[in-house]
Amino acid sequence: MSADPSARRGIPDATVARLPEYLRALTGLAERGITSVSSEELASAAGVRSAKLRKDLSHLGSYGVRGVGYEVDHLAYQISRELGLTQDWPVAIIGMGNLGHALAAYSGFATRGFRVVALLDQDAGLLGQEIAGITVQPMTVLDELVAEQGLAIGVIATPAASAQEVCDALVAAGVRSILNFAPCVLVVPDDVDVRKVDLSTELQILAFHEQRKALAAEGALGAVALEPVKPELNRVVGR
Amino acid sequence: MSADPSARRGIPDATVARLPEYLRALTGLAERGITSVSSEELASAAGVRSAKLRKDLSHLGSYGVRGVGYEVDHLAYQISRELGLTQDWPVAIIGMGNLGHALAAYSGFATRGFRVVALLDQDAGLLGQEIAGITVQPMTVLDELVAEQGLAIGVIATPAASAQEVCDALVAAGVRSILNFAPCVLVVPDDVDVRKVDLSTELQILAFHEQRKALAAEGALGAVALEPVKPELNRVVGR
DNA sequence: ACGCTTTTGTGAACGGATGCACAAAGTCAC
DNA sequence: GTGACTTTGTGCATCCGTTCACAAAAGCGT
Repeated sequence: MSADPSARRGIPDATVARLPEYLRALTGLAERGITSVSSEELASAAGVRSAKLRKDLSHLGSYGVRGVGYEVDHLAYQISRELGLTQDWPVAIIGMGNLGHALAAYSGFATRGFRVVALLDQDAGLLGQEIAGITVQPMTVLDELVAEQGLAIGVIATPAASAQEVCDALVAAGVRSILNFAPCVLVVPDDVDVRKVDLSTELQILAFHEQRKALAAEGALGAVALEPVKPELNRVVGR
Repeated sequence: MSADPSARRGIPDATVARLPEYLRALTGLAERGITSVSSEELASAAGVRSAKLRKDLSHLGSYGVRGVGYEVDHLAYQISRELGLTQDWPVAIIGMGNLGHALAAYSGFATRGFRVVALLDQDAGLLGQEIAGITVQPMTVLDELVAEQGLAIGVIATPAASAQEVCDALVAAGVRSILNFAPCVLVVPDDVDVRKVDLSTELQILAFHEQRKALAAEGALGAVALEPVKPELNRVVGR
C-alpha cells in the first residue's frame, strides 16, 4: 500500500544475510566513539563494496544524509529493529555433548537480542547437571517452554542420528526457527525456517579451493618443466 | 584445451557448496546397501530439486546412466576426488577456549579428508595441556607445521580481538585456507580463501524471519487496527 | 529388431544479485 | 545567498544461479 521505502515485504535474502555484519561494524565504530560514517568507510569495515552497502541499506529506508553519511547510532538502531533485535528472543539448546556444551558457554548468545532459556538433552545421565549456570532439563519440558517463556528458536547440537527426531519435537511444540549444527538435512513444514551450520561442509569447500590452488601451481611448474631448460624448478607442491 | 566435460576451471561456487551435501547423502545410501540411485531420489535425500542436482553433477562430468541413474559408490568417489578428499588435509586449530576445545573433540574432523595436526594458543597457561590426545603448542611452531607437516588449513577459534593477528600469522606462515569462527571480518591477500562460521549472524537471520512471521500473524489479526496509524512513527532521532 | 519406458544431460527462459555511473540532495565556505 | 563539493540513492546493464521442458540415450520386453 504505502510508498514508504521501508515497505519491508521484500528485503532480499542476500541483504538480510549481510545486515548482521553491518550491525557489527557499526557497533565497533560506536565503541570507538565515531558518530558518523560514510558508505565507503562502513563498507570497508564490513568487507563489501560501497555500492552494495548503499543498495542494501536503501531496502530498509533512507537513513543517510547526502554529502555527509550515516549517523552511526541511528543506523545501528534501524538495523537492529529490522532484524528484530529490539526484543529478546528466547533460545533453547538441545544436545549437551561437546558442541552443545561449548555453545551454552559461548558469548555469541550474550549479544543483545538472544537469551538462552533452557538446555535440553535426551540422555538422562546429564539431567540436573548445571552448565553455564543453567540446569539441563529433559525434552519433555518443550511445550512448557514455548507456552510460558515464548521459546521461539531452537538450536540443535545433537548427533545427526537424533537431529530429525529432536527437530520434529521442536516443531510439534511450536518452534518455527531452528539452527541446526548436526550434519544432516532436516525435513520441516513450509512455515519453519532452518539454517545449517556445518563444520565439515565448510572444510570440504576450503579443500576444493585449496586443491585447485595446488593444481594450478603444479600446472604452472609443469608447464615450465616441459620446456627443455630449468629442470631444477621441479619442486614438490601441495600434497 | 581439452573438450573434457570435467574441464574444472569453472565449477560454480554454488555447486561446490552443495557437493558436500551430495556426498553425505551418497555415503548414507551406501551404508544402507543401496548401490544405484536416481537424481530424483538423491536430490530428495540432499534437500534440493532434481534438476539442480543434475546440473550440478553435469559440471563434474557425465557419471550417470540414462534410464537408470547413478552408481552410488562411483559417484561418491568422483565427488570426493573433485573436493580433494582423496588426500588428507592437515588442519590446525588456533584458540583453545570453549569453542576451540569443542572443535578439537568434534567428530567433524574425523570425516575422511582432514587430520588435526596441531592445537595452538597464545595463552602460555594452556601450553602443554593435552586436548583430545593432542598437546597444545605455541603459535611459534606455525612455520614448522607448514614446512614439515604440509599444514594447509587453519581454523581460527579465538576471540574476535585476536583473530586478525592470528590470521596474519597463518598467512605469513603460508596457510592459504582459513575457517574463521571469530565474529569479525578478516583482511587477507587475494590468494587466501576465508570462510566464516558465525553463530550470532545465523541467529540474527533467524530472528529477522521469526519477526516477519510474527508480524504477518499480527497483521492478519489486527490489520485494520494497525494500518492507518503507521507513518512517521520511526522518525524520532535527529542528530 | 523395434518400439516403449525411464531417466539423464542440457539449451533456453527467467529471476535475483552485483557493479557502474550519475543525478539528486544535502553541507560548507564565504 | 550562492556556488563548489561531497555523498547518497537508484536506474541500468550485466552476470550468475535456478527452473523448465525436452531431446538424446540407455534398458527392457516382446
